[in-house]
Amino acid sequence: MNAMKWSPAVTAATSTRELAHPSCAEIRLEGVLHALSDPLRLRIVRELAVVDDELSCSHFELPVSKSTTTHHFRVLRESGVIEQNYRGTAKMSGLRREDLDRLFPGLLDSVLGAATAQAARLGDN
Amino acid sequence: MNAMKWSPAVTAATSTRELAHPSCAEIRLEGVLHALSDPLRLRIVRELAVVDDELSCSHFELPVSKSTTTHHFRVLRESGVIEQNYRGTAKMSGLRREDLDRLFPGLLDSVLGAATAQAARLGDN
DNA sequence: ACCTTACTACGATGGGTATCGTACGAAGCG
DNA sequence: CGCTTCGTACGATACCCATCGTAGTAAGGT
Repeated sequence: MNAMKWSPAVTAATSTRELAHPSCAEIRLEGVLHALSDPLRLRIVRELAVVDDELSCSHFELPVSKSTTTHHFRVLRESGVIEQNYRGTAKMSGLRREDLDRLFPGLLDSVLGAATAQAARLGDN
Repeated sequence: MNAMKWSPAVTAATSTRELAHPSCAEIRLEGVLHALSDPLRLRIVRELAVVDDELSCSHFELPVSKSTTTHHFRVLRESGVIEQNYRGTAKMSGLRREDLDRLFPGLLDSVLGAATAQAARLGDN
């Protein structure tokens, strides 16, 4: 879907920095569950949930390289879990709470609750 | 333990057919989400939920080979989602509802509800 | 203009996993 | 005792995916 080579000509500059998001109709439960099944991504989602606001990618201190971080954010965005947009040099990410709650009522909250419960059970970490 | 060419001798028979299950303390949220993120496995779990009983593996008519079916049931069992035991030649599978509800309250129900909602949204299939 | 910060794209790599076919083992039935 | 049904184990294959490093683009500050 983004394999285009993008013509080196004009390039309106602003249009380049648009990010593709799935519409609500395109969001699949299996994709959401898969996105949330990675420890790093679940951690990102939990942080986004507690601040209940958009955060820049660089706010997260993840034990992986920057390119890997980019990869995880893309998985979250393409599965419909988060929404991303550029603000200056920063790329802000926020949960698609309303969309998810409408599509899958209670799912996000129970996953977040389960993650918190498990973190407590395992001594946070 | 059984890589041998098969010694035709004693072979206690009953001890062979025990299945390993994770204890509650060993069940990980990420593992559960991963197990549920596969369409086939989600379908199995949904069927187990509606009948609210144990079902034999062969009851499911899945569009994959028998060995693949075995694989998916094993993933579900090793992640802690289902419980399995032999009954005669059949292998019965049932949801570990109580364990999951205790570990992750509301999670299973919201996933099942989300799956049902999505099935309705996509025209069942 | 330059430099810094922030993020991306690409290619590579290693491990995971979904799939299959074949061959075999265990229970039950005739 | 055969035969059937049900499921497993194993090896192979092909694809997915998490990870990295390098090189590059975009926006903003000085």
